[in-house]
Amino acid sequence: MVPIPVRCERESAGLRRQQVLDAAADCFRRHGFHSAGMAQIAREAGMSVGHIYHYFDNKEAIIAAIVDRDLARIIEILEGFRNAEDILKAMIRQISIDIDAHTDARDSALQLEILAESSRNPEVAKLARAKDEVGRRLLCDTIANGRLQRGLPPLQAPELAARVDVMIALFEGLNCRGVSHPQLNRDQVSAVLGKVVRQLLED
Amino acid sequence: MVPIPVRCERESAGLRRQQVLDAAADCFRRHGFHSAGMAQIAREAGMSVGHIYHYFDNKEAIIAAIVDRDLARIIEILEGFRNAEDILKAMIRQISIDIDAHTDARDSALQLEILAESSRNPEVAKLARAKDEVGRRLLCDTIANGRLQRGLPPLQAPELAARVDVMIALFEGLNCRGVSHPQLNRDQVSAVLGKVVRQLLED
Amino acid sequence: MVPIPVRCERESAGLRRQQVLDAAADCFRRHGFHSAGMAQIAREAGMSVGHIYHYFDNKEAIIAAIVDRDLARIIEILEGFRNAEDILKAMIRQISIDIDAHTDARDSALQLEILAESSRNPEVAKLARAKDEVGRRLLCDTIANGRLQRGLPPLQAPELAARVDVMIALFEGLNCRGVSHPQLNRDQVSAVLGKVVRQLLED
Amino acid sequence: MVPIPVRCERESAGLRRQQVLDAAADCFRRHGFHSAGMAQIAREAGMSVGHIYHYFDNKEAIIAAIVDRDLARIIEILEGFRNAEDILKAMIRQISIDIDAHTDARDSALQLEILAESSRNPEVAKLARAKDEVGRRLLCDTIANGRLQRGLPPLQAPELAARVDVMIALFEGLNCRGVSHPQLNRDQVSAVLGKVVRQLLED
DNA sequence: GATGAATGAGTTTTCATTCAT
DNA sequence: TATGAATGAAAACTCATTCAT
Repeated sequence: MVPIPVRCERESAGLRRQQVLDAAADCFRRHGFHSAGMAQIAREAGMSVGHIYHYFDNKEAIIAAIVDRDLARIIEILEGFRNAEDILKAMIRQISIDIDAHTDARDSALQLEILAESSRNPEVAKLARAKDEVGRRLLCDTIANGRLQRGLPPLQAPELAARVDVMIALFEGLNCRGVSHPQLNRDQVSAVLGKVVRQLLED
Repeated sequence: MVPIPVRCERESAGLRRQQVLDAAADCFRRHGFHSAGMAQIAREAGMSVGHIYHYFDNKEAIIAAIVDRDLARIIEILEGFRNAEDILKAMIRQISIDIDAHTDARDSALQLEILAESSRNPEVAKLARAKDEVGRRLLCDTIANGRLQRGLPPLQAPELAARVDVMIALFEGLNCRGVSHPQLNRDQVSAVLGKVVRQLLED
Repeated sequence: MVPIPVRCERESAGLRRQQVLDAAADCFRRHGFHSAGMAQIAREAGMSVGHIYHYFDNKEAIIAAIVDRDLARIIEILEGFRNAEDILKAMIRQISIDIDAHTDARDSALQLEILAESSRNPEVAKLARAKDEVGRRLLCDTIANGRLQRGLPPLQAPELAARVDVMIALFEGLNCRGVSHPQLNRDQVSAVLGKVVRQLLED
Repeated sequence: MVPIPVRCERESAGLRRQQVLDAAADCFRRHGFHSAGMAQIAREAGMSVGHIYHYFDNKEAIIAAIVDRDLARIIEILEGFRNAEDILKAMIRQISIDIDAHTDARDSALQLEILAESSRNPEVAKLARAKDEVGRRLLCDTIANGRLQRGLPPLQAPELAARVDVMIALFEGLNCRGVSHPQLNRDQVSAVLGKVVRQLLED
């Protein structure tokens, strides 16, 4: 009835949800989606097992929310390029940051977990694909704008889309590398990757 | 008098093992490592649950054997290049085949499953990393030979290793693409990928 | 100045209680006592879960209140016969109404639910048996009066009690029939039942 | 491979199933379908929880099997009348046995439990109704034969069916009586019931 | 009077693994 | 070599009830 408490309740609910997501992401990272028990997630989220079900319909819904949250972060990064002086340059500069994130074994594990789950859970797959599509579209736009800004010849839609798929594959592939070859030489790989990405963006 | 039956038994044992591996690979593909039950694997392998334990110590050992078998296939492909007239050309030609294999949702699923599992199961991780190392080393050698054959300047070991990591990332990334973006334009992507790989091999 | 709001509150309290009973009866009917959740009852009663506990000590108390309410309705019907010109005739006439009520699958379900619950929940059993006793006593009295009115010879108490038990069994049995044989021919059964009841009342 | 062991295994499997059914029936009787836990059933059946699932797909399947087994017993009783010298007389004689079975609180509880469950579980309902139909049909035939034997005029099908429904209602109603009025006077009720049934069979 | 967040024991069901035959 | 009955711990999820506000 009073606006402030109501807002507080909403905020508190949002916070509790975030607590669950944080705890779950961490558990999934360390134990995988199937081996992470609700009991453990609850413990780390500082709440009872049953109460998690006030915020999420089921375990699947938790991973779905994590996918959504990831998408939000990606959108944020890509939108950040919009006002850059030289978009392509800004993107290339971002690579060295991304390479660390994508070869960190812990983050990689979560991404692989989601991917593996979505390869057989249709509900998760739907969300993961939707996220992927938004990401691809935004990346296409960003690159097109970057080339326009530089005066580079515009690329045809399918050509641009293919380049974007290859770029994303490159970074998703790094996730896999982080698991199978955790000792890879980050600097050296970063340099090679930089050249490849520059070719994909500027050619 | 005995050698023949013995050989038969050995052969039959090997065959039975393969039956299990085939059945397991298929089950893992479709349901994931954790959701694929031993009962189902046994049924599809045409043998009893308990008997699988004559061939494999436990479920983990099955996935380990699948990893080993994959490695054997990779070695076979890479060794096949050894006698090619133009090694680099042969490798580039192989890409169009690989791209289909790596974007097929079913094969991808199994690879992701193994990767996800190895990101939390140390036993599987050890094997997956060993396989990865053999693959990388062989790929390095093959590329070095190919460049020698073409008279291209030799690459320094770390530079070559980084290029190999990026190449593998590219193909592992395609596995991920196959799950998140199954409708990707294979021809267009193949063309872009071809250019990138050529750059990595020949520059 | 205060009496009116107070009365309003009391009335409102009674109304709220009825809302809960109505909602609960419906939920029990559709899902059974154990599968009907307090959350669902609260939703259908238009109030919060916690608030139900202002009116009822626990879930058991709700079913108890439903039993009480049923008894009230039975008493009302039986008392209605008191001033009839021909009590036995009035009772027989009532049968055709009762037969519909007792073979309606929805009503039957609730009665069976209560019976099943009282066969293992001593608290509910106590109430159900008390209700049963009041009903039986009243039915005995009504029949005795009816026979007196008609000049039929009075029945001995145990004989009358047995007839009443058989009559009630007949109607409770119809509840069961409604579940196991929902397509039963109501008209035909009504006719047969009429004859049996007449025999029980008038012989 | 050898017939005898196979038969033994089958027999043993059947025995184990029966153990589960016996234990479950008893648990359901005492605690109701929903309150009887699989753990308790397993304990009383002398086997592990998980092993019950080798014999029954789920808890529902257990109650279904109990319904089937009840039907078998009913068929046995009714078929027993076939060769009686005076079928109707034999049936009436059976009443005094039935009355005890149908007013025993423990047996009643199980029947009510099944009825309650089938009023909301379609799978159980289907079975219960199928059982009911077989029972009714057999009862109709038995009565028709009995009347033929006695030289009584044959009844029209709908009239006979209605009488059968009323008879069954009478006994199912006794189940309910056993719960709501466990102290009922069995002898007196038996006498009244006898008259009513005689009327239904012989008129 | 009224809310709904919070609890945690309880439920059914699954599954890798063992072992007597 | 081959079977499949048997185990029991662990999983996800539910729900009556409480209590601070």
